[in-house]
Amino acid sequence: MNTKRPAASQAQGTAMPVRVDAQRNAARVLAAARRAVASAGLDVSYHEIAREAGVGVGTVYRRYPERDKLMAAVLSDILTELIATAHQGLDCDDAWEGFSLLFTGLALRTAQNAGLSGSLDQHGGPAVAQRRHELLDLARRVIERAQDQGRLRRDLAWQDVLRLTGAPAVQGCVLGLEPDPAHGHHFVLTVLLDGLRAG
Amino acid sequence: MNTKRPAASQAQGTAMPVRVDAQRNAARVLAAARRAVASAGLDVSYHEIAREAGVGVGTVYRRYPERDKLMAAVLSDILTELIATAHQGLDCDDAWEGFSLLFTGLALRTAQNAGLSGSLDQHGGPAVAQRRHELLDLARRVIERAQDQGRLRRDLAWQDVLRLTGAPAVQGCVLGLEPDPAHGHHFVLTVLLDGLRAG
DNA sequence: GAACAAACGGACAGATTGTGTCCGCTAATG
DNA sequence: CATTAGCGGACACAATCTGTCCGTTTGTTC
Repeated sequence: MNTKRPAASQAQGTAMPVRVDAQRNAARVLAAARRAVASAGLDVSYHEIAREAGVGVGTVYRRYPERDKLMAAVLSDILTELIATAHQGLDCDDAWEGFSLLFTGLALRTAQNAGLSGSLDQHGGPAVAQRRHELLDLARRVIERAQDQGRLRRDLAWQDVLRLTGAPAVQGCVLGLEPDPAHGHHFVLTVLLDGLRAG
Repeated sequence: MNTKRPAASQAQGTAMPVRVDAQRNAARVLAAARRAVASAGLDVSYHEIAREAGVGVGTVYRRYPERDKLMAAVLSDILTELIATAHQGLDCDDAWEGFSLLFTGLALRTAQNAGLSGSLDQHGGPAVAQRRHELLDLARRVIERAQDQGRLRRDLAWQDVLRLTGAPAVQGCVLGLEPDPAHGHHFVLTVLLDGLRAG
């Protein structure tokens, strides 16, 4: 593996640093890709990402010649946030509060990234898989702790509890009532948490 | 407005009946469209529908020269089922049981037709809008009856309760746990209903 | 079973959308 | 100021969808 720096300048020993505009654009592209993927799924076109980032297509292709790499970066980015949330949940003294935090965090982020639905396990390669595993492990601990302390109903496996975090992400039902995410997610969460609480 | 029968044979007075193969294909196309829309949304291509129906594209275009008409037929078909479910719910003696029936029915059908998410209110024209209104009215009555009898929590508007029916439709969460609809819908429903029950 | 036309299938042309490359230009760096 | 990494976006190619047309099949009638 090698960095993206061209070999030429290194061979010269010039050690020319990465140009600042290049760094800025790299950041823009990644951020844009996150936004684009969140709303349109993993199939967004490179043009769409470029437009979102305010750069030319060429720039996106230069930075990420392979689609997989870009998506892996996006997924990794999302996972980082999710893992942080899980840690917060585990650090809570109160088991229910911790679980509630985790659940809410996962649910809201799932909703934000509704576009990618369940594609996290298929893409991104081993690095992403590893982090995903880490997250799952943290979540399992938060859930089982709450169950052990009798705060969370025990008749659901931790995987099933996690699956529930997808529920608030749904935009609408067949009936076509307008979504209203701000208010929407909140009451779905309320009902779900009430349904999950033990006793 | 005219039927699709060609004017010629009517003018002759021959009263040639619609050919049986035509009737059969019409049914196939509609059924295929329902399946296709359910899984791929209202944007399915005519080719896709034709393949699903096992007929040529020409047949689909001949039957439904305008996309809107086809989609209206599909939506109308779905609504018919939903309305029947709502009536069942209203006919139940027990208010909670009736509500539970309605909620489950709506949720499962929403899940089956996940592809069309919230597009029912935008498409289909006035006829569909009318039936949708009818359905909403029935649902409201079922919900309010359950609330009046103190079986369903009162802190949610009936629209919000209906919005919740979309929740089990979610395929997965960001974590990418495999969907498993058969088992999946069931426990989401369980938790939701427990969260909705009063007391 | 012969004759007629309704209905069919699918090839095909045109439009739209996405992919990936190339090259003239811009501007960061030293 | 000279050098060149990096940029933008036009462009060629590919894939997909739309809608039509016409030779062939098949239901219906006599």
